[in-house]
Amino acid sequence: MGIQERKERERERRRQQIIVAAKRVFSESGFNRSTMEDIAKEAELSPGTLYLYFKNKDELYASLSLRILQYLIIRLEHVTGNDELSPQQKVDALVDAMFDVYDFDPLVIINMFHLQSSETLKNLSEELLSEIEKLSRKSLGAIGNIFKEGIDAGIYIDKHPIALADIFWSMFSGVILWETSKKIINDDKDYLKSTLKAAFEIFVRGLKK
Amino acid sequence: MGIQERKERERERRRQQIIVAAKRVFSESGFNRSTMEDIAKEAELSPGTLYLYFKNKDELYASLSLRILQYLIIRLEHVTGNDELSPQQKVDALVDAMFDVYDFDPLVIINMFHLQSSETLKNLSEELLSEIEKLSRKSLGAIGNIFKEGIDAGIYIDKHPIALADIFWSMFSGVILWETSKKIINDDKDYLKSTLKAAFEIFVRGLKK
Amino acid sequence: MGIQERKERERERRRQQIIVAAKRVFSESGFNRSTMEDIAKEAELSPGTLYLYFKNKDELYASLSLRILQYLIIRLEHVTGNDELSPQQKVDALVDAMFDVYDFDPLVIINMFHLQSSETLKNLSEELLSEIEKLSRKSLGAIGNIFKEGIDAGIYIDKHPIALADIFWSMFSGVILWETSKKIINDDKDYLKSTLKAAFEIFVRGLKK
Amino acid sequence: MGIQERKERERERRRQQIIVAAKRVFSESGFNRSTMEDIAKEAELSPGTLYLYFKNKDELYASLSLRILQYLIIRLEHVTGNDELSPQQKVDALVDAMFDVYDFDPLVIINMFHLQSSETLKNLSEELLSEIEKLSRKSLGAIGNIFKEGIDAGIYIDKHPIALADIFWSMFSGVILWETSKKIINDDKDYLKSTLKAAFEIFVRGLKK
DNA sequence: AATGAATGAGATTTCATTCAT
DNA sequence: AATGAATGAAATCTCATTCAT
Repeated sequence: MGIQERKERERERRRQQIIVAAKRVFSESGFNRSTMEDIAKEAELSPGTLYLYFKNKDELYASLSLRILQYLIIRLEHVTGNDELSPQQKVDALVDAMFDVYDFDPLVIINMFHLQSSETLKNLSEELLSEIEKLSRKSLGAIGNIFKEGIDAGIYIDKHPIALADIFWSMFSGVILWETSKKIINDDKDYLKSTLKAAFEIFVRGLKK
Repeated sequence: MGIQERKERERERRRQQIIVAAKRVFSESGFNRSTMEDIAKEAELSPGTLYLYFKNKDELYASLSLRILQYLIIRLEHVTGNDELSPQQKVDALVDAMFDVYDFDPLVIINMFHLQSSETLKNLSEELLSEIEKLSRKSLGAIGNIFKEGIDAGIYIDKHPIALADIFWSMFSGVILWETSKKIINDDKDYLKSTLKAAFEIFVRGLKK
Repeated sequence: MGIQERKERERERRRQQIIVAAKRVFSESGFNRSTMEDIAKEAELSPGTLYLYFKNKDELYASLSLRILQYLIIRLEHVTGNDELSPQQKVDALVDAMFDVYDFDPLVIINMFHLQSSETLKNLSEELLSEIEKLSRKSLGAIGNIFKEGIDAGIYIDKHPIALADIFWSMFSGVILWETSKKIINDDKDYLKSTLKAAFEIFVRGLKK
Repeated sequence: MGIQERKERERERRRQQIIVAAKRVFSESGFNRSTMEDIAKEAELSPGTLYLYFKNKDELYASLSLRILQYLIIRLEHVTGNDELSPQQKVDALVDAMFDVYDFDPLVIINMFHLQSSETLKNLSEELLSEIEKLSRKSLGAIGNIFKEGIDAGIYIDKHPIALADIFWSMFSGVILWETSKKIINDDKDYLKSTLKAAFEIFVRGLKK
């Protein structure tokens, strides 16, 4: 391993350290009430250092979403790549994958929405932006493909797979957001999961011919 | 019309003037990037005047949601109160109502989520807060009742009506949020509506036994 | 009584009504935290009306002091004008007068100091300012005269009477301020009065040859 | 000197720099009319920097008093600790100490009163507050002890030493406030000092049996 | 590379004062 | 004369970002 590479690896480790701290702090306080200083403290670094790894606060925030997307894609590829599964089984596996994503970072969705706010986007580097778009498209594509198999097999209604993927993702994120927003009254993770389960069930029933 | 009443009416007109301006500004820039001064300017008033009608920025923001909820409930009551409709027709009417709500204020959902953030809640008056909760519960109840009729009629699967209402609302808000968040790429209101339509269709199909 | 005079009297009644309200509000909250609106509300008038009777907030505040000074002078003249009292008895009567002043408005002193702040003075009309100065000089003169009688009678040490009056007044105000400032710990009016009594006692003892 | 220590020292220097600037500005304009921006400008710092060293405006203000109290106590301990002085000499030394305190910061007294206002107290940290209380009690105790020696020696009238200390302090602060408040007319520091001297003289005479 | 002190623009909110009615 | 809605200047405080060390 060359010196160059070791340095690069070291740099990546730092970035992750910051991202992990940021995730904790953002989860705790939301975007606006989280300060760069809080995050620096959580990462046991100085505020200035954060800016050596992320152009600004928005870009740091966006990186969280990127991380989720990467995780999501890995999980999805695991499903799409498994040729032994029937179309139906793939959809089931997809639902399981979504649960995993939720467990990986329950705030994923809120992150993703914040990310999309037009003001935020302005602050992102072209590079990060296109990376996010690429992964976003890729994951929706993967989800779409899963549905497509069912459509092609004649067991699902004939809708545009990407539109179905959009709806599927919307439902997933809608349930999480809505149930989370009610958390003041009911901070019950299991209730959220059971709602999520019921929602997926209805969705899948609705897909069937 | 007494002098008292005329004043009250005048005051209400002012409140609406501010709410309309706030809606425009918040829609444009989101909560955090909208300043009270922006809103004042939009309403052609001075910043100080806003505070004669709303205790603070959070309360002004929350009032937007209240307005939507009031509209939503009126539309829902119109549906539930119509005895001539079959359970199926009521669900169709419910879907229509949701479209109207969306047309009334496409940002309704984002408002409702911001509203729930615990930091925001702290700044609201007890009165406004309980009003919102009341209306919120009432509208979910009304939606639930519509589903209940279908369940009782034996045409829908047997799930708890309020849970169904939660999912229905989640899907509605999820689609709007997701499609809106993509608006940078595709600011096509019709596409959103068609997605919404497809989502409702799948949901309703999924409900059926 | 002519119409002119009746009007004048009516006007004066209003002024007093406002002053009384202002006294209550200022006492409650201090100068800075008292708003003109609070005072208007207390006086059951509108904010605008206050400005028909007082040029500005500072001038309203200053009028409180003027009222105290007027009361003080009446009480002092009562003492100096009583030829039946011995010099010693006059000093005793002076002390009694100060207690009365304190009872009339315990915040007198704080008022008087606020009054003197140079920034406040700038906002006062020439007229009000000279009136206050006149009364202030007059009352210190009266106090000085009481001491002078004792000095002339050979029972008090030979200091400039006005200087003694200054010290006497300083002590009076100092005790009130200091004990009031400790009120958070000990809000005991009787304790304040007993301290005031002890202070006067020492002062008078110190005067004696 | 370690790096830690050097930093600590640097930080303390900054604090003092701010305190000195604040003292100047507050002296000039009083608490309310002094803005944090004025103070920052005087200290040749930015407003934000002030908040790195003081939690808020009230706490900055209170720190001025703390500084005076510290100085006062040092001076008082110098007196009480000097066993070679007779009770009378100690009282004389006490008077000298008060002059020094006055020279150290003529606005000491105004500070101390503002400090006690209940609204101000709310904004102070528990820590600062208890420090001030401690020092305040300590200094009044020390003054009381000086008087106690005279009482025990049988040369002073038999009053509670702390009550005497209260009166002594009240007189001291009363004279300063009163004379300062007249400064618009007569900004003569020597006159103030001579009044202070005369006041102390009378007080001490009044103490004697 | 890392630090962290310092910056300073900017946001919310208050309130003395005005003025059309 | 009285009103009170509206004004808008001003003040405190926060925090993303920079830069000298």
